[in-house]
Amino acid sequence: MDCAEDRHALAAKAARENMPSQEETERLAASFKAISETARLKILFALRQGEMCVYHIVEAVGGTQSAVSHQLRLLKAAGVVRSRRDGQNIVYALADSHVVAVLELACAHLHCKI
Amino acid sequence: MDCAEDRHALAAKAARENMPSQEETERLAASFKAISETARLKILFALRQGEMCVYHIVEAVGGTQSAVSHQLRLLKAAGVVRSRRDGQNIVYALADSHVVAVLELACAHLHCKI
DNA sequence: TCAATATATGAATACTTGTTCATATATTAC
DNA sequence: GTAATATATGAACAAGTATTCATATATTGA
Repeated sequence: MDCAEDRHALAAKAARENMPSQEETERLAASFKAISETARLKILFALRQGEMCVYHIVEAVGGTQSAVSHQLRLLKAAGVVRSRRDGQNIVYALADSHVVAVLELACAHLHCKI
Repeated sequence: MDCAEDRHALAAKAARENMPSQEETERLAASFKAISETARLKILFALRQGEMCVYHIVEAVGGTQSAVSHQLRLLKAAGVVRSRRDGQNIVYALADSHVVAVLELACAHLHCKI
């Protein structure tokens, strides 16, 4: 296995030198993993309409309360959504504007309208 | 399970009405899944330095030729990278500027520098 | 304090995905 | 053509993840 292109060799060297730390790479991977399942993406699309409690999220995306609750836990652990208690309910919202921006960029990439 | 907030009910209704199609949601999920593993993220960071053949990608990110090749296949299937043959080598590059933009947004979200 | 209700969680199972090993394909040089 | 080389791929196994079911926790209203 070999390749004579000096440009590639230089790029590979630069890549090794500028590679993000293992820890940063893992956090990044975890964030993308959190939003890489259709069930969780649907929750994010739902929350784009505004904050909602679990009951209404279930109404919006379908599925069981337990499944949605597990999905919300993963999204929250990844820092993609945040939550606050309001009486008996827990209200969820997108964590920040980066989340929507990433979704919209990805949609642009796929030429799909959302 | 219930909730009296009219705002949530309206948001849920809007969410159901504006939910992207199943097919679009699945393509989006597949794209994020492709970039949600540290090994594949490293390949993307490497290719940010410029296009490279498989040999140099292996040099840049480590791992076996077979593993990297499988990872490249997934990235390509997801439309994240593109490839062209150059003699005996196959040269890979990031598919378009959206890819880097998504990476940079996600890094901003995590407050990490790349 | 007690009952009712909204949400969360642990454990088990089923499913998905990654890696490895062996081998196949495609290109070049002879 | 044949040998050598770069890359790709199929199958098998290992590792990780999602969903379900049963149950726990936390809040409210009586």
